[in-house]
Amino acid sequence: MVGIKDVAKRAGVSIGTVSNVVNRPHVVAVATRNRVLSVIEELGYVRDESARQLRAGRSRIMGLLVLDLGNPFFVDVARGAEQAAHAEGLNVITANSSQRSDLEASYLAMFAEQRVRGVLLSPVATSGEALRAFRRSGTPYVFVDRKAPASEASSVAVDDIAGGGLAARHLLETGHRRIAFVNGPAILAQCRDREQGVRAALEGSGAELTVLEAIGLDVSSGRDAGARLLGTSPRPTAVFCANDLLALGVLQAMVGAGVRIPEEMAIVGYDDIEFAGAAAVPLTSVRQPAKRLGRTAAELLLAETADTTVEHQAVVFTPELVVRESTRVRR
Amino acid sequence: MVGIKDVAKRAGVSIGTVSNVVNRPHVVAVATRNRVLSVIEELGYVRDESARQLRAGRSRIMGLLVLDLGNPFFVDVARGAEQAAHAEGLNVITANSSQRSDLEASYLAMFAEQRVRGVLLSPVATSGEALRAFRRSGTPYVFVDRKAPASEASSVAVDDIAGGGLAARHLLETGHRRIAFVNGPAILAQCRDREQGVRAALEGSGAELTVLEAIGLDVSSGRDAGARLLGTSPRPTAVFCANDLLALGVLQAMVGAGVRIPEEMAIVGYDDIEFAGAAAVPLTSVRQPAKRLGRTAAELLLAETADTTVEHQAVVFTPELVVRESTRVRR
DNA sequence: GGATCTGGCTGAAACGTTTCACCGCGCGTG
DNA sequence: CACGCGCGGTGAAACGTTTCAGCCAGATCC
Repeated sequence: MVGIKDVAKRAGVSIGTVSNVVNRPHVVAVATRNRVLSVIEELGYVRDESARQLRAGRSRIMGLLVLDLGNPFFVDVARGAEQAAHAEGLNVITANSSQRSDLEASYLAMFAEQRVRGVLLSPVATSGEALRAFRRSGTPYVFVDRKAPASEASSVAVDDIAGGGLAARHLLETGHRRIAFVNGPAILAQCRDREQGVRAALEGSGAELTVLEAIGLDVSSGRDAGARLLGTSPRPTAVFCANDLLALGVLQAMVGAGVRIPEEMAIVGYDDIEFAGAAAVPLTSVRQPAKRLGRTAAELLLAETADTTVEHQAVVFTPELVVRESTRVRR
Repeated sequence: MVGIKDVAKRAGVSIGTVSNVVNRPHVVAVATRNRVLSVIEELGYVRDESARQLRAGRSRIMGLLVLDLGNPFFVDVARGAEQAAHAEGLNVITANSSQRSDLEASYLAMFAEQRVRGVLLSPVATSGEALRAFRRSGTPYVFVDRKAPASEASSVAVDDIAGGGLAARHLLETGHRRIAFVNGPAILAQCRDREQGVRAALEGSGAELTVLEAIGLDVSSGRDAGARLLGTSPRPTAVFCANDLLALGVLQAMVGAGVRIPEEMAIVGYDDIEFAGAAAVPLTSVRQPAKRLGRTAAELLLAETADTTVEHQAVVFTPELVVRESTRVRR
């Protein structure tokens, strides 16, 4: 593999000069510069980032660890983060924990060992061995889609309690009194908060709440939950799901069983992913500003790594209800 | 930042011994080992991968560059690749070119500078400056979802010509004679091949083909194309889309305009993403073995990096038609 | 014409690992 | 008892950069 030394030798200059050509072209005479550049081209020299980084002590990479890349919500978060990072000349590398603590630990360790500039993190749980070890490594990080005390780190989140309330109140207002909530794994704070919001909104309304916990937060878990829901009696007249993937799964189960939506069963999802509007019955959903979440988190991280005296912030966005056919009252 | 030296000093051993504790624990006496391990824990030492890599000359990371992470097809490809990589103790970092050549170039340069073990690549175009520069860097790579001559590199792809033919023949068989094809950007080989497959299948059938090129390969481009389709006269009775995202967009446009699917307009998509079956009208689609694609590509890459004498291979999978409501003939 | 400045370049140190030749020591063996 | 051997450990070189003090030659100034 060709290194800076080979270039220097062939161009008849010192390695310091080659380094200057690459990093501070203006300090080297134009003739020399061109000669070196043509040798670089000729030899196909690519500088070794690990050596560069070893010397510099910092990398030009930002890590992003998300819960589930199969959820378009996180893809939008990633897009936002990339946008902000590119504006500062950093690259983003995305890792997908698939909600598995072992993968999460493995990727966090990788980020720490790579000495990335910082990490955007949507963790499975805020406690736990992996995260504690990561904290000790001193790598800067910002939570995404997860609240955190400002004493620990910055965070960018959406108010999930409010979001749960939004959905529940909408169902109350459209006349439902037997409501199901299909939640994801309780280990996720997002899920707990959404449930809390639902409970608070239903408190004293006289409505009856059934909570089902799905195995995962994906379409197939939603199908399972939908099947279970079909078996309950008396059957609820409306179901709110902790995210749109679950809701799409529930919807599929209902349509498959010939249940009419929304007449026999109203459905509300969460995230308002692009597919929600294209569903069998377009889904009412709680919209989160995903791209903005990613962008803001990346900006916060960049600000903190540029100036360590910056104080941690907890940014909370407000979700918004998007009403579509799946809960529309028909006459 | 705490380094191996600090650990060595505190534990009263040489740095060589600390390195052995970390990398070859069995060669150091158990008492010493435990002492060193507890110091590592106490100081929160994390080894610096860039130094390690500089010394070793190779990294433990595999790069994956996909055309569009917003397409669940590529998320599945990523899952397959990660599975194979993890089995060999490698981590995968995913980058998303969003079909933009500039981002593609930037990420390829990043991978080369990082000296990753190898790259899985679904390029915007197989010619072009970025790719040429990348080739010169000598980083091993394998094409994913793209055929390539074995003389250049290994590749894992699905037969897109066959896939296009599958869809077109299905439409012919269900009685359609005015067929539209909504294609993506012609710069993508996948798009060109699918169109070619369609044309070949329709050749001599007497069916009339209208081709529309969408701006992108996403849902909103599909909505645009759908709107254009509604304006054509005589209106086709069936439309085949170059991928499911486009098809979902077209479907939305049709449903919005009150066009009945499949009676007034049959729709076929491509990829068979999970959302296809959950759509307003479940979509007929051409299924590709996405996860297998990723896994196979990663395995090929690993084999080549382990033993450079291995010859390049071009693996081609065969797509499969999944028929659903959107083309089902109703009586 | 000597002092000072400046542009362009060089050479070497430093970054944090891994690896490898080597060393001292206690033990079994002939 | 001398010898060889294996165990546990050390010290230094090497990886490919960046950076910085310093050097040289020519221009500028008084």
